[in-house]
Amino acid sequence: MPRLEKQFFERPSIELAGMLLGKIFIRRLPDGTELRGRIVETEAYLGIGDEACHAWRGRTERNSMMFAEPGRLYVYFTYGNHSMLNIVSEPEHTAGAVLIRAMEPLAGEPFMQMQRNTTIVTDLMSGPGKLTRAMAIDRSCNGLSLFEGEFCIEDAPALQEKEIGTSTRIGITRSRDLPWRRFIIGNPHVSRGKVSG
DNA sequence: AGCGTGATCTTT
DNA sequence: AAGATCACGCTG
Repeated sequence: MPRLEKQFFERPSIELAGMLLGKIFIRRLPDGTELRGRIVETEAYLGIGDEACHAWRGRTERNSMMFAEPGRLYVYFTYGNHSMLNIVSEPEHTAGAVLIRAMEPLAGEPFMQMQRNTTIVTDLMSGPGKLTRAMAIDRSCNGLSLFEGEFCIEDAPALQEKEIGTSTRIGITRSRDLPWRRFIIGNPHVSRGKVSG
């Protein structure tokens, strides 16, 4: 399947969060190793009206990438340990992104196992901090494009509505009632968190 | 259920 | 300059 291009990402975060499920996130390492993961869990963040979003009060140095053109990576560091991977959505100058919360490993598992120090496949990328560690993604990747270079997202057949679950987002305190999490129902690589509500 | 860990943002 | 917060993961 072909790589997803800019127009795919230039849409509302909430819509993109659902449409990214099932797509294949790919990183090609300098030595040629290909890391592939099927996206199974996402969350939408929006600059306007979403107090959980970094950009809800406007632009800062950290969140500036959320205002950039769609299809770039927004990667930030938090809790002293973890990098978070987001895909920039919405038109340029409109803040928005989709957090990638979990993936199902499809290629490059040996590298991921070393990064994560485990061989349990459902533990390699079943959380937002886990998957960045598995793919060696950190702040140096902030701003990279999905249309050139080492990262891209490959298309995959659209999921059926009934395969997609919805819930409130995990680990936030503000705007916690917005149902902006999406996941593939029953997929064992979805992070441990709530399954509904 | 508790805590490590450090950048970022807000308040003083 | 100091304090609060944090889109988490691991241990127990």
